[in-house]
Amino acid sequence: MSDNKRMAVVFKAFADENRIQILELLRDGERCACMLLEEMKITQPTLSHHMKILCDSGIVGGRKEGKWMHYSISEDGMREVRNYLDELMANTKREDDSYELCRNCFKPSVRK
Amino acid sequence: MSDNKRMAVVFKAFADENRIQILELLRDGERCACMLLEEMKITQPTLSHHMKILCDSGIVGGRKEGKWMHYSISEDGMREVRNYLDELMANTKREDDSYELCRNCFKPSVRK
DNA sequence: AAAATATATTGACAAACATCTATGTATAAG
DNA sequence: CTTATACATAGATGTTTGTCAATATATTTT
Repeated sequence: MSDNKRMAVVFKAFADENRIQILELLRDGERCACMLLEEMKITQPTLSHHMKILCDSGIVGGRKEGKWMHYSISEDGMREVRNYLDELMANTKREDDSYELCRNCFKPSVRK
Repeated sequence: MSDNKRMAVVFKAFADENRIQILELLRDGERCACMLLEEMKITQPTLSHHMKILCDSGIVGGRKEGKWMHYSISEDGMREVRNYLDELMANTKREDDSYELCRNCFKPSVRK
Protein backbone atom coordinates (compact mmCIF):
# COMPACT_ATOMS: atom_id res chain seq x y z
CA MET A 1 0.00 0.00 0.00
CA SER A 2 1.37 3.42 -0.92
CA ASP A 3 2.11 5.92 1.82
CA ASN A 4 -0.68 8.17 0.57
CA LYS A 5 -3.17 5.34 0.58
CA ARG A 6 -2.08 4.35 4.05
CA MET A 7 -2.56 7.89 5.38
CA ALA A 8 -5.99 8.05 3.73
CA VAL A 9 -6.97 4.89 5.61
CA VAL A 10 -5.79 6.37 8.90
CA PHE A 11 -7.66 9.63 8.37
CA LYS A 12 -10.75 7.70 7.27
CA ALA A 13 -10.77 6.14 10.71
CA PHE A 14 -11.30 9.60 12.20
CA ALA A 15 -13.77 10.64 9.52
CA ASP A 16 -17.05 9.65 11.13
CA GLU A 17 -19.03 11.36 13.83
CA ASN A 18 -19.63 8.17 15.81
CA ARG A 19 -15.96 7.21 15.71
CA ILE A 20 -15.03 10.68 16.93
CA GLN A 21 -17.42 10.13 19.82
CA ILE A 22 -15.73 6.81 20.57
CA LEU A 23 -12.34 8.54 20.62
CA GLU A 24 -13.77 11.13 23.00
CA LEU A 25 -14.96 8.34 25.29
CA LEU A 26 -11.49 6.77 25.16
CA ARG A 27 -9.86 10.08 25.95
CA ASP A 28 -9.96 9.42 29.68
CA GLY A 29 -8.46 5.96 29.33
CA GLU A 30 -9.31 2.40 28.48
CA ARG A 31 -12.97 1.42 28.10
CA CYS A 32 -14.70 -1.87 27.40
CA ALA A 33 -16.96 -2.28 24.39
CA CYS A 34 -20.04 -2.76 26.54
CA MET A 35 -19.47 0.60 28.20
CA LEU A 36 -18.96 2.37 24.89
CA LEU A 37 -22.16 0.78 23.65
CA GLU A 38 -24.13 2.15 26.59
CA GLU A 39 -23.03 5.69 25.83
CA MET A 40 -23.85 5.60 22.13
CA LYS A 41 -26.96 5.48 20.03
CA ILE A 42 -25.89 2.64 17.76
CA THR A 43 -26.40 -1.12 17.82
CA GLN A 44 -23.77 -3.61 18.97
CA PRO A 45 -22.82 -4.80 15.45
CA THR A 46 -22.35 -1.20 14.37
CA LEU A 47 -20.05 -0.52 17.31
CA SER A 48 -18.09 -3.66 16.49
CA HIS A 49 -17.75 -2.44 12.90
CA HIS A 50 -16.43 0.94 14.04
CA MET A 51 -13.98 -0.61 16.49
CA LYS A 52 -12.57 -2.75 13.71
CA ILE A 53 -11.94 0.32 11.57
CA LEU A 54 -10.31 2.16 14.47
CA CYS A 55 -8.09 -0.80 15.38
CA ASP A 56 -7.13 -1.68 11.79
CA SER A 57 -6.01 1.90 11.24
CA GLY A 58 -3.73 1.71 14.27
CA ILE A 59 -5.14 4.66 16.19
CA VAL A 60 -6.88 2.44 18.76
CA GLY A 61 -5.64 -0.68 20.46
CA GLY A 62 -7.66 -3.61 21.77
CA ARG A 63 -7.07 -6.07 24.55
CA LYS A 64 -9.18 -9.15 25.13
CA GLU A 65 -9.94 -10.17 28.68
CA GLY A 66 -12.28 -13.10 28.94
CA LYS A 67 -15.50 -12.19 27.21
CA TRP A 68 -14.64 -8.54 27.18
CA MET A 69 -12.78 -6.32 24.77
CA HIS A 70 -11.02 -3.32 26.21
CA TYR A 71 -10.09 -0.49 23.90
CA SER A 72 -7.75 2.42 24.31
CA ILE A 73 -6.18 5.13 22.21
CA SER A 74 -2.86 4.05 20.74
CA GLU A 75 -0.19 6.56 21.55
CA ASP A 76 1.96 5.29 18.68
CA GLY A 77 -0.93 5.60 16.24
CA MET A 78 -1.68 9.15 17.32
CA ARG A 79 1.96 10.10 17.12
CA GLU A 80 2.13 8.86 13.53
CA VAL A 81 -0.73 11.18 12.55
CA ARG A 82 0.69 14.09 14.51
CA ASN A 83 4.08 13.71 12.86
CA TYR A 84 2.41 13.67 9.47
CA LEU A 85 0.64 16.95 10.24
CA ASP A 86 3.89 18.46 11.44
CA GLU A 87 5.49 17.63 8.11
CA LEU A 88 2.63 19.27 6.24
CA MET A 89 2.96 22.39 8.38
CA ALA A 90 6.72 22.65 8.13
CA ASN A 91 6.78 24.95 5.13
CA THR A 92 3.62 27.00 5.56
CA LYS A 93 5.51 29.95 6.94
CA ARG A 94 6.85 32.40 4.34
CA GLU A 95 6.94 36.13 3.70
CA ASP A 96 3.80 37.64 2.23
CA ASP A 97 5.37 38.71 -1.04
CA SER A 98 7.44 35.67 -1.91
CA TYR A 99 4.86 33.36 -3.41
CA GLU A 100 6.19 30.36 -5.27
CA LEU A 101 6.52 30.90 -8.98
CA CYS A 102 4.22 28.95 -11.24
CA ARG A 103 5.52 28.42 -14.73
CA ASN A 104 2.00 28.21 -16.10
CA CYS A 105 0.67 31.41 -14.69
CA PHE A 106 1.47 34.98 -15.48
CA LYS A 107 1.82 36.54 -12.05
CA PRO A 108 1.37 40.33 -12.26
CA SER A 109 1.26 40.84 -8.51
CA VAL A 110 4.49 39.10 -7.63
CA ARG A 111 6.78 41.79 -6.33
CA LYS A 112 10.29 40.49 -6.54
CA MET B 1 -22.85 21.78 13.94
CA SER B 2 -21.63 19.78 16.93
CA ASP B 3 -17.92 19.68 17.71
CA ASN B 4 -17.78 15.99 16.84
CA LYS B 5 -19.47 16.54 13.51
CA ARG B 6 -17.13 19.43 12.77
CA MET B 7 -14.05 17.29 13.50
CA ALA B 8 -15.46 14.50 11.32
CA VAL B 9 -15.75 16.98 8.44
CA VAL B 10 -12.16 18.10 8.92
CA PHE B 11 -10.82 14.54 8.99
CA LYS B 12 -12.95 13.64 5.98
CA ALA B 13 -11.00 16.26 4.06
CA PHE B 14 -7.85 14.20 4.66
CA ALA B 15 -9.59 10.89 4.02
CA ASP B 16 -8.96 10.44 0.31
CA GLU B 17 -5.83 9.34 -1.49
CA ASN B 18 -6.04 12.09 -4.11
CA ARG B 19 -6.50 14.78 -1.48
CA ILE B 20 -3.50 13.45 0.42
CA GLN B 21 -1.53 13.76 -2.80
CA ILE B 22 -2.72 17.36 -3.15
CA LEU B 23 -1.55 18.10 0.39
CA GLU B 24 1.82 16.56 -0.45
CA LEU B 25 2.08 18.84 -3.48
CA LEU B 26 1.22 21.84 -1.28
CA ARG B 27 3.82 20.81 1.28
CA ASP B 28 6.52 22.89 -0.38
CA GLY B 29 4.34 25.98 -0.60
CA GLU B 30 1.59 27.58 -2.60
CA ARG B 31 0.58 26.03 -5.92
CA CYS B 32 -1.93 27.01 -8.57
CA ALA B 33 -4.74 24.68 -9.58
CA CYS B 34 -3.36 24.22 -13.08
CA MET B 35 -0.07 22.94 -11.68
CA LEU B 36 -1.79 20.54 -9.31
CA LEU B 37 -3.85 19.26 -12.22
CA GLU B 38 -0.72 18.50 -14.26
CA GLU B 39 0.69 16.34 -11.49
CA MET B 40 -2.45 14.30 -10.93
CA LYS B 41 -4.37 11.67 -12.83
CA ILE B 42 -7.82 13.25 -12.44
CA THR B 43 -9.92 15.59 -14.55
CA GLN B 44 -10.23 19.31 -13.90
CA PRO B 45 -13.75 19.12 -12.42
CA THR B 46 -12.62 16.41 -10.04
CA LEU B 47 -9.72 18.54 -8.87
CA SER B 48 -12.08 21.45 -8.38
CA HIS B 49 -14.33 19.20 -6.29
CA HIS B 50 -11.43 18.12 -4.08
CA MET B 51 -10.18 21.69 -3.63
CA LYS B 52 -13.62 22.72 -2.44
CA ILE B 53 -13.64 20.00 0.19
CA LEU B 54 -10.14 20.93 1.34
CA CYS B 55 -10.96 24.66 1.53
CA ASP B 56 -14.38 24.20 3.18
CA SER B 57 -12.77 22.12 5.90
CA GLY B 58 -10.29 24.89 6.64
CA ILE B 59 -7.10 22.91 6.13
CA VAL B 60 -6.32 24.62 2.81
CA GLY B 61 -6.63 28.26 1.83
CA GLY B 62 -7.30 29.70 -1.62
CA ARG B 63 -6.36 32.99 -3.22
CA LYS B 64 -7.68 34.19 -6.55
CA GLU B 65 -5.35 36.04 -8.87
CA GLY B 66 -6.86 36.87 -12.21
CA LYS B 67 -7.91 33.63 -13.83
CA TRP B 68 -5.84 31.56 -11.46
CA MET B 69 -6.53 30.01 -8.11
CA HIS B 70 -3.57 29.57 -5.79
CA TYR B 71 -3.86 27.11 -2.95
CA SER B 72 -1.79 26.60 0.15
CA ILE B 73 -1.93 24.66 3.38
CA SER B 74 -3.61 26.65 6.14
CA GLU B 75 -1.43 26.77 9.20
CA ASP B 76 -4.43 27.58 11.38
CA GLY B 77 -6.38 24.66 10.00
CA MET B 78 -3.51 22.26 10.60
CA ARG B 79 -3.01 23.57 14.09
CA GLU B 80 -6.64 22.90 14.92
CA VAL B 81 -6.24 19.25 13.96
CA ARG B 82 -2.93 18.93 15.74
CA ASN B 83 -4.37 20.36 18.93
CA TYR B 84 -7.23 17.92 18.73
CA LEU B 85 -4.82 14.99 18.47
CA ASP B 86 -2.84 16.33 21.40
CA GLU B 87 -5.99 16.31 23.51
CA LEU B 88 -6.70 12.72 22.55
CA MET B 89 -3.14 11.71 23.46
CA ALA B 90 -3.05 13.56 26.76
CA ASN B 91 -4.24 10.67 28.89
CA THR B 92 -2.87 7.64 27.10
CA LYS B 93 -0.01 7.24 29.53
CA ARG B 94 -0.71 5.12 32.63
CA GLU B 95 0.87 2.35 34.66
CA ASP B 96 0.44 -1.15 33.27
CA ASP B 97 -1.63 -2.46 36.16
CA SER B 98 -4.01 0.39 36.76
CA TYR B 99 -6.62 -0.14 34.09
CA GLU B 100 -9.80 1.84 34.47
CA LEU B 101 -12.53 -0.02 36.28
CA CYS B 102 -15.58 -0.98 34.25
CA ARG B 103 -18.69 -1.47 36.29
CA ASN B 104 -20.09 -3.91 33.76
CA CYS B 105 -17.16 -6.25 33.59
CA PHE B 106 -15.77 -8.69 36.09
CA LYS B 107 -12.04 -8.00 35.95
CA PRO B 108 -10.10 -11.00 37.28
CA SER B 109 -6.71 -9.73 36.16
CA VAL B 110 -6.81 -6.31 37.79
CA ARG B 111 -4.08 -6.33 40.43
CA LYS B 112 -4.86 -3.56 42.88
C1' DA C 1 -23.65 -29.98 29.50
C1' DA C 2 -26.79 -26.21 29.01
C1' DA C 3 -27.85 -21.42 29.36
C1' DA C 4 -26.32 -16.76 29.46
C1' DT C 5 -23.35 -13.04 28.07
C1' DA C 6 -20.04 -10.23 25.19
C1' DT C 7 -18.47 -9.60 20.87
C1' DA C 8 -17.80 -10.66 15.77
C1' DT C 9 -19.53 -11.77 11.20
C1' DT C 10 -22.83 -11.88 7.35
C1' DG C 11 -25.96 -10.03 4.22
C1' DA C 12 -29.13 -6.43 2.82
C1' DC C 13 -30.02 -1.72 1.94
C1' DA C 14 -29.95 3.30 1.75
C1' DA C 15 -27.07 7.35 1.94
C1' DA C 16 -22.77 9.48 0.90
C1' DC C 17 -18.94 9.90 -2.14
C1' DA C 18 -15.60 10.12 -6.20
C1' DT C 19 -15.57 10.44 -10.78
C1' DC C 20 -16.70 11.72 -15.38
C1' DT C 21 -18.90 14.57 -19.37
C1' DA C 22 -21.18 18.60 -20.52
C1' DT C 23 -21.90 23.23 -19.62
C1' DG C 24 -21.52 27.78 -17.22
C1' DT C 25 -18.82 31.87 -15.60
C1' DA C 26 -15.13 34.97 -15.12
C1' DT C 27 -10.95 36.93 -16.77
C1' DA C 28 -7.38 37.80 -20.20
C1' DA C 29 -5.67 38.05 -24.98
C1' DG C 30 -6.13 39.14 -29.80
C1' DC D 1 -16.00 42.33 -29.21
C1' DT D 2 -14.73 37.79 -30.08
C1' DT D 3 -11.96 33.99 -28.78
C1' DA D 4 -9.20 31.48 -25.56
C1' DT D 5 -8.15 30.09 -20.93
C1' DA D 6 -8.80 28.77 -15.93
C1' DC D 7 -11.87 27.29 -12.94
C1' DA D 8 -16.70 26.10 -11.08
C1' DT D 9 -21.20 23.87 -11.28
C1' DA D 10 -24.74 20.41 -12.68
C1' DG D 11 -26.19 16.00 -13.53
C1' DA D 12 -25.34 11.04 -14.16
C1' DT D 13 -23.21 6.81 -12.56
C1' DG D 14 -20.63 3.24 -10.15
C1' DT D 15 -18.40 2.48 -5.59
C1' DT D 16 -17.84 2.87 -0.78
C1' DT D 17 -19.70 3.40 3.66
C1' DG D 18 -22.77 3.22 7.81
C1' DT D 19 -26.50 0.91 9.57
C1' DC D 20 -29.39 -2.80 11.14
C1' DA D 21 -31.40 -7.65 11.91
C1' DA D 22 -30.02 -12.19 12.08
C1' DT D 23 -26.66 -15.39 13.17
C1' DA D 24 -22.10 -17.24 14.65
C1' DT D 25 -18.32 -17.68 18.03
C1' DA D 26 -16.09 -17.53 22.32
C1' DT D 27 -16.23 -17.43 27.20
C1' DT D 28 -18.33 -17.71 31.67
C1' DT D 29 -21.95 -19.19 34.79
C1' DT D 30 -25.16 -22.53 36.53
